[in-house]
Amino acid sequence: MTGHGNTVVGRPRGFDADEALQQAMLVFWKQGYEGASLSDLTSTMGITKTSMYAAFGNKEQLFRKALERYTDGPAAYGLRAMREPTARAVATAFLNGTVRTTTRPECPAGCLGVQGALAAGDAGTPAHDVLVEWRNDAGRRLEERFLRAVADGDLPEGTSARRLALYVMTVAFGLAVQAASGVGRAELQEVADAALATWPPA
Amino acid sequence: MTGHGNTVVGRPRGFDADEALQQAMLVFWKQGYEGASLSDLTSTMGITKTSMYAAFGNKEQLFRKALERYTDGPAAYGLRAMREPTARAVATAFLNGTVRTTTRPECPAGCLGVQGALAAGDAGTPAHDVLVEWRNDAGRRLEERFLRAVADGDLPEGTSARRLALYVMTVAFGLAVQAASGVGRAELQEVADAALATWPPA
DNA sequence: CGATTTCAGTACCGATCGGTACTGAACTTT
DNA sequence: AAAGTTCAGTACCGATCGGTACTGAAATCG
Repeated sequence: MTGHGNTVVGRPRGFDADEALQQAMLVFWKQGYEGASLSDLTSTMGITKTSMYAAFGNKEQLFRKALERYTDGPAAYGLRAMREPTARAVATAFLNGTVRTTTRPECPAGCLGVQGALAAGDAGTPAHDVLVEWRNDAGRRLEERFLRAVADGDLPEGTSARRLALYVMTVAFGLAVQAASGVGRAELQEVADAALATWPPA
Repeated sequence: MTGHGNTVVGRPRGFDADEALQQAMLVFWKQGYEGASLSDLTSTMGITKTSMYAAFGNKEQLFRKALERYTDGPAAYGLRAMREPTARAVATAFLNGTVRTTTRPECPAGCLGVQGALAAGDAGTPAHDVLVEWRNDAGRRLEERFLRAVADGDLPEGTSARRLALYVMTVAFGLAVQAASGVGRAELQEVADAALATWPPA
């Protein structure tokens, strides 16, 4: 593919692959996997179909790369939240981050990990499965964090880390759907606050 | 179209339109609007493309009809919940209904109103807009019910019916996403219970 | 410079998309 | 039975789908 180390032979790429990927992420975010045609993608990325295939492989791999970029970019609040000192702070940071990312004026409303391929036909099945795994992964990480919180005495003994993680993830996904329905940031923040008014919830 | 009153002239329809619509609903539910091709739909409905167009108009109108059927069928728990005597009972019935409908073994996991067209390209925009309105309508009805509960003294004076409705709808949408991710009914019911452990939440 | 390598773009691939004209059979009415 | 009407199916429409072969230019190397 690209050369070995710094010595690259042949004509160098004429576009910024990172910037192109960013644009592709935004298109998938807004239109979903099946709703984003190659024409939509490449015209927004500012490159031709040929260049896209050379740089990213195919549509499905482009989606995977775009999801990685989403995870490291707009959704980075997720991993950051895990490093909060208490379980309550983790949940608060997670939901606050969800509210802000799903309602950024310069980005599509909602969450790519939710609306990218929540339901799909045959052509979208790979993307659908990738996102199911993505969402469940996030829940698993949250569960592990809460498990540690129980061990630390931060959460009451006997607390189900799994149930607590499911609860927080459920609220987060719900916030994402509401954002996609046009509900504004301020109101969603109130919902997030309400969801954490009592902690742990049960 | 069809005849006037009981006297129908010409050859009668050779298939059960209601049953065909039911099948179409299931396909849209599972695959989403854009992910459901006419081939997918008509082959499952057991009729030809011609019959589908004659009976339902086009794909978009078929989707609207399927959504109506969904509202009156699997999602009928929504209107039923509004008739519960107290706000808490309303919220409980609504979330319990959501859990059961999104995890019915004989139906696709999740909620048609959420995953039917959460994100869409140009072709899916009409369906997307219909579902946004569908979701916001449900929230509005819940808000009106809570407003009445405040007037009845069932909810504390000064309670924001709007915020409370947003909260319940958010949890419901989140449950639908979790169901679409494969989370089982029992665990989702625990989440629903946790979300209502303190009422009103804030 | 010349050779080599990779670029980006055009043109095209078969398949499928949503939707429709047309046909002949099936059915109801008179 | 004859006339009238609507059925369901075939075959097809232009457009677009995701993906690829091929071309000529551009950049880096010896």
